[in-house]
Amino acid sequence: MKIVTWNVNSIRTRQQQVIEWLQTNPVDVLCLQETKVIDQDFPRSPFEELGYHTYISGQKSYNGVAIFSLSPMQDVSSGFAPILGEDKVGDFDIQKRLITGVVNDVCILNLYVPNGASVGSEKYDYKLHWLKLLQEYIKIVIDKSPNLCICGDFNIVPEDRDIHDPEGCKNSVGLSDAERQALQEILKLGLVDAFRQFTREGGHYSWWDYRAAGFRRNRGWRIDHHYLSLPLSQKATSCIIDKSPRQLPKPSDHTPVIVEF
DNA sequence: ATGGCAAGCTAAGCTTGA
Repeated sequence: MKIVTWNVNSIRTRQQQVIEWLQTNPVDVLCLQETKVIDQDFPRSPFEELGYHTYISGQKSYNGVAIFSLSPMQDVSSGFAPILGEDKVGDFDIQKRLITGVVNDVCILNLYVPNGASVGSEKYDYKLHWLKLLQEYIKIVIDKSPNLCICGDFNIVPEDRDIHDPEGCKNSVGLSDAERQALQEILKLGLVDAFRQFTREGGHYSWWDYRAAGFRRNRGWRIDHHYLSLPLSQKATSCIIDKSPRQLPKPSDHTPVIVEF
């Protein structure tokens, strides 16, 4: 089974690239982030014609997540509230950043973690609060779902080897101690970075800035991840980053990451 | 040190992204 995470930076702009990628990579599940479209305008039919069931949670202009699955999914829901309750979640489900469902006995959680703007900003505080809610959410679902795959755009560089210039970027959002600590608190619940099961060295990234020829100079960040529960991590056979879509004209700034088990 | 590119919204320039 192959599960892919890909921040497409607008599904309507990237529709043809995603179709062509799926035609050459007929994966079981594709998790998308930054779809940037309300549900009624989401281009579902081209993907349904490829055989995928589509599950979407979008909003106008910003954010938005979707899961495409060859087999129908069960227990699909979006946002924190179905697990944590409205009172605890408050306004944190207004931004569409979480969708989940179960297929082949695997629970898939597709995330678009807030960017955080800059360290110390209001959006940064929002990101840390969002990560706290995520931790509480996962604490509940991991007990019910032995086979859990949490994937998406985390907007966090886990370690210095996951970025081209850790010193030069050390004050950037995505690298702060609080963000990395929040991620580690989540992983302590019993999750493994699938990519690092197979690849130890640095120099592997999933996002490159559009500006300053980031991709050509390989000035990248590894911020798109699959985190697997222990039973699932033991079944994993590979986790690779496919850089080829990033080389196309008018690409997303992120590229797909594929885990197989 | 700063901004650089791209997308959406909406009709020129702002907001967001990481």
